[in-house]
Amino acid sequence: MNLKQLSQMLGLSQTTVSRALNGYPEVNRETRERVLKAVRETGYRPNKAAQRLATGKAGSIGLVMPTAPGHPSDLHFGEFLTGLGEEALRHDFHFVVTPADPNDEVGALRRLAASGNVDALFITYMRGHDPRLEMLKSLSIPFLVHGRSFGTEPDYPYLDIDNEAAFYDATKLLLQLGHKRFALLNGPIYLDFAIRRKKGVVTALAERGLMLDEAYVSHTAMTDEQGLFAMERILQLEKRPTAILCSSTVLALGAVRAINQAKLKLGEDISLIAHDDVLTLLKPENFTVPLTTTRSSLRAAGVRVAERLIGEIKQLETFPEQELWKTELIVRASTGVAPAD
Amino acid sequence: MNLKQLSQMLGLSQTTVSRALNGYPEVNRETRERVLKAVRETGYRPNKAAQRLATGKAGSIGLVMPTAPGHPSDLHFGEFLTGLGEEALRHDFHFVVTPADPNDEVGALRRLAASGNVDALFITYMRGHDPRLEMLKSLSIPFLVHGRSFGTEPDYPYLDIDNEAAFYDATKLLLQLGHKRFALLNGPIYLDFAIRRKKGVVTALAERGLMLDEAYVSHTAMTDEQGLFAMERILQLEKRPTAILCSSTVLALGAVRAINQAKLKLGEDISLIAHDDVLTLLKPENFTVPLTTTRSSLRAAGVRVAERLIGEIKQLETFPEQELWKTELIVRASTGVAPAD
DNA sequence: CTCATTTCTCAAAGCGCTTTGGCTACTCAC
DNA sequence: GTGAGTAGCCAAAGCGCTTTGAGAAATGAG
Repeated sequence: MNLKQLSQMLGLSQTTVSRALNGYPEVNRETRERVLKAVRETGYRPNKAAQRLATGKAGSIGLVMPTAPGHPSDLHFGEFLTGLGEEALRHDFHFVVTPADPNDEVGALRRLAASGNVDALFITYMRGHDPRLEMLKSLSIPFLVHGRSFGTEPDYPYLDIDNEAAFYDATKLLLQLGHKRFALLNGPIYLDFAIRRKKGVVTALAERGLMLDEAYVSHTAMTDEQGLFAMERILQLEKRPTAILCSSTVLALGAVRAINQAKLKLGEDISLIAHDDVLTLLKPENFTVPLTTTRSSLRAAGVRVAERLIGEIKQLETFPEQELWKTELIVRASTGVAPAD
Repeated sequence: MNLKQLSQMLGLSQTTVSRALNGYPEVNRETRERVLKAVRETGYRPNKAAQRLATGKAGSIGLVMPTAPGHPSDLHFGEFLTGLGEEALRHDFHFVVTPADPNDEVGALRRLAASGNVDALFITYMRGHDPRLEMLKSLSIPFLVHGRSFGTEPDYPYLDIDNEAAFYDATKLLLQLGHKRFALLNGPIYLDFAIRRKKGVVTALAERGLMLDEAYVSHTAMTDEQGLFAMERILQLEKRPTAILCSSTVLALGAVRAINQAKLKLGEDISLIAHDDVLTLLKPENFTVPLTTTRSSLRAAGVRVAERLIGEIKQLETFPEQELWKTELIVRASTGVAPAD
């Protein structure tokens, strides 16, 4: 069933039916009702591809899902997507998800944009000096960045959390508790948030004349296994750290396991603060020793990203170009006074 | 940059350029190379909406993501999606994801199908007597079901795991170890897999003249919190069960926490078998007491679903209509001989 | 009664692609 | 030298929708 058939059925022109459907004023009330009734009865739905072609609007936002054989599924991605979906649902939008090898995100993005399938793009997993920004700016399609790109002029619309401040504050707290030897379990060093978090730690330590020894830093994928390995390695170093900063509760999950296996008491022998994305599955308060965390909901960020993007497409409102969310520092039992040396 | 401009630039007709691009034989080798070169230089990409309109093919598969404010993000969904993506990547396919309230999946599906945006549909989170099947069958678009629908004639293409056999076998193992009092932490009872798993347990017990007491069964969302609550409740029942079956390692995560809090020893005081979807984050071998599981990779299922769907769209091959995967039963430390009464 | 205005409707163009059917020029066999 | 066959190209139709520009009918003002 298409417009032509429907309009023939009704003895109207395609124009009139189309207008009736899209709420234009110049259609007789009676006619409109007749059309709507027919639509209900026939179950007619306009073909989106044709609509897209005619209007240039698609009602969809595009995003790239990093994936590859062997590439672990990412909890954070799912959480964020749920937030996006929640908001998109309210506006009858959908997503076009292009899977892409993590090393070819620029290409994937270009394909997506040129396909004419999406009204807006959104990117995440930002890197330092991210090459995607240049490309996006050259396109004429609205976009929004989740995160930022260290080393690039911040002249693009973004939504980010203040990673540096979060880890600065966390480090500060540990310093106040008397800790001197720090370790950092971080994400891949090429990712923006990892760079900034490390910076936060380094800055806070520097204020006390301390240095972050690279041997006590790990940069790994954000999985619990990597957290376990990294922590095991660090615990075997000559001078064991007493304070651990962790870029995700997922990493912390592994780290805590290593700590337990080493028969150390969390919050006594060793303190730990993790960043909490408020993942459904991994609540810091549910750890055997509840974790002190810096918190910011990834899902809420998803909702907000969708809100801004959709708002822009529909040209409903203008949003602040750039948002930097503060994180909360929530103290639980995994942090305690530094043990005597 | 569109076809028209490109062809003018080259001094060729749109027909020829289109043919060159799509690998038709009736184009001079030299001409084709000239076209490809121009494409590379200009960055031209065909507009997908137009392609879709002209060919009826979109290079995309549609799926519905259940979501709503407050609806927890689902680890299983992400894992499956990763698998889908992995395969889609190989074929330059993308997904169109429609978020939908879990109670309006039929509507969401209809919208998706009628939109003309997708070549195939795929549904999951199957329910008993699932109303979506009727609708899908009435559509003229290929579809594939992940799971099955209990109570509906299985005359539709599906990929499922043998849930009943999995839980039958698991129960059998526990019976052999001498267990008599069973509990089941299951997913929502309206979901197909929950129905079948329960059936497996009931059948195995019946063979020994045992009954599954409803007080010892819980049907909840698949989150660790629900697992915790359910297990807490069950552990307070007068006659404590000695054997627990768990529909997911996510539920098991909570259940194990409850067991620990009750100071019971897993594998000694109480045995537990969980179903393992091979989630990246939640490896049964990483539990303090490694879990005995029935195993089947959700991600592998995603790969297979994509493979079948894409194969069908491209009409490359025909696949068996229906696949039922066996699960593996992997014994670890969480199962032991039943304690003396 | 006439002319201007408003209300409702329509035919047709256009979005960017694929595909049908046809055309030209060339090759080859007889 | 003729006819068949093939290689390479093109013009135009069509996919299903929106939107422009215009026309017919009804209404109102003078």
